[in-house]
Amino acid sequence: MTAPTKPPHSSPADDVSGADLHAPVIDWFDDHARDCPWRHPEAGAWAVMVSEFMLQQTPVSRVLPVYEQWLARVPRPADLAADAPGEAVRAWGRLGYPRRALRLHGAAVAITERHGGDVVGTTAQLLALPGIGEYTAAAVASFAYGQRHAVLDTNVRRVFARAVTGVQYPPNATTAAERRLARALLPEDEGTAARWAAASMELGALVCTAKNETCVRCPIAGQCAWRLAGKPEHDGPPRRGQTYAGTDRQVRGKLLAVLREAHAPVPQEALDQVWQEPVQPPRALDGLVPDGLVEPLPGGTYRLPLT
DNA sequence: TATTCGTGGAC
DNA sequence: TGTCCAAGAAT
Repeated sequence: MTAPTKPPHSSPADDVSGADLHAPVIDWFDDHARDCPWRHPEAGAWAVMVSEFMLQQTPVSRVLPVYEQWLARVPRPADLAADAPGEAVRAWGRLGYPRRALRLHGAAVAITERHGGDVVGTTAQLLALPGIGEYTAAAVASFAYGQRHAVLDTNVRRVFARAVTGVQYPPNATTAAERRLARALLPEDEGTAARWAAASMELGALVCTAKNETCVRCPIAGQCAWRLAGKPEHDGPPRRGQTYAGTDRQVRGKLLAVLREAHAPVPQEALDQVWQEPVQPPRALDGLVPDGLVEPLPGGTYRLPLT
């Protein structure tokens, strides 16, 4: 008797159905999901898209107030497209990563010019928009249009790493094996798949967190490979953290904070005051211009971009 | 593939 | 108190 030949690229995903995970996770979601406005029935595709841009690398609690003001100000893509990009940066406030505001503005322009103001509904169309990558395209298609996609964000990747693969953390970058696993775990039914995507993400955000996970509240703790293995700690290369204090990145933030508050061009001498050390402000300012976040004017003044 | 890009809350 | 982390994308 010969053992069956393993196909190339075989992985744990090939042996996983996920059928035992769907119902408990979705039932848990029905009882414990946070009440986020972008999940309400009246939230359309534009609202979902706005929320996904804002939620990139940003916690829900900080997104909520900006999200509400944003949709009140620009309830349709065409409303944002009609604004100057600098107005989007100003309305972005202190959410962080302000290039997301420029990209969302660019996406609204493209939607308005190329698609008649209607948010596109296929992942290929979504991927063609600025600021939309693999995750956000799948998320908008799934959450706004109920389509069946593997939605692989940091939460889902961690849940799968633990529950299925049996390790504490997923790899630093998303791997082909993770994509295969996510597709293998996807429920066949379209509506169930969309529900599963949101539910598994929420589980990672609320229970199966990066630190201080609360397995006692987990609906699949009894099937979790990592927990059943005694929750071994992550081994391998350290997951490198981010340094921020004292970097040009921090200076960029301070410069933009001044420009967001100003409603007239600001002289460079004033901008240099945001930082004690003399070299970093001009350098950071020079970096903001090619990024399209700051517009230089004749005479050495600066403002948020009008074009 | 590894870096860069903000901000603030939790511990 | 400093470290870690949060629904990634672009290059």
